[in-house]
Amino acid sequence: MKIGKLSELTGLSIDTLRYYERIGLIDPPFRQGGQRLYDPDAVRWIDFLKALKATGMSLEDMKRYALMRAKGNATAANRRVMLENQHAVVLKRIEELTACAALLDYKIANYHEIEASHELADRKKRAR
Amino acid sequence: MKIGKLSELTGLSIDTLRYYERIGLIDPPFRQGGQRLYDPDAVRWIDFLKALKATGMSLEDMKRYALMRAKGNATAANRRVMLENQHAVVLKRIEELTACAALLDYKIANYHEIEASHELADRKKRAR
DNA sequence: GCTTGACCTGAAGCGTACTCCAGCCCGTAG
DNA sequence: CTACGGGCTGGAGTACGCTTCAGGTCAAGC
Repeated sequence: MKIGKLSELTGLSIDTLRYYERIGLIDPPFRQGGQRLYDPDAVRWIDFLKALKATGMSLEDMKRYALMRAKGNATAANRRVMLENQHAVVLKRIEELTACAALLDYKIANYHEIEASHELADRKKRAR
Repeated sequence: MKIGKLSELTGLSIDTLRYYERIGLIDPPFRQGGQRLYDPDAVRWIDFLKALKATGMSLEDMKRYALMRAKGNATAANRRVMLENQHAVVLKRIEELTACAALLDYKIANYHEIEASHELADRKKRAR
């Protein structure tokens, strides 16, 4: 498939796909008359990259992963360790966000109280 | 307290504190001979800013919140709505991260399998 | 054959959130 | 009274992750 199709399938812009190729995240595909022709498997890989990115991994780290992947099975253990580290990062982030959600809940409840008491004051004012 | 102390208490760098003041996130404090002198309450506010930031809120949005806060009680309902929206954002992000964690788990298990089968192959090879 | 829309390259530009710097001032300890 | 540690300003620089642009090529339909 050509780059437009891949862009559509992955949700990444054409420019982003070319950028990812340039920095070594995506393997340079075959070319036909200068135009990139992608293997359907590219979609799977890019979806995985999207997942890594969603975990908060930097492009730099993703690049290191991609490089190891290209080197084959000898790097499997190192790649696994990277994923394990990232897993830990994700769990920590979830904890942090859970704490933030609780704080927001608390603040929101506070605002409800404030608004209620102001409404009460307004009603009394109007009653006078 | 002076800016160095505030930096220490909040974990934000001195430059970041001045930057936040410049963009309107922190109220300009009193000055003594040109030097900033902060109220201890500043720490509370900055901790809250840090929490908002941890939720993924942009400085731009935090600035809008800070501006409303400065305008007093009339803006309470709007501020509450902002926090409610951010709460929803956080929940969505937690869901996304949870899905990513599951994917990582799956991938890691895969790597364990791959490594095990390779180890097996190596052992057989050595046995020959 | 020609038009049109998709694709190409290399380089520059952009938004966000800082971070650093030069050159200055202030105040307190020795 | 002077040295020095901390603070000040305005402006430039940085890192990351794209995004845009100029100026050209390619290919599929009419």
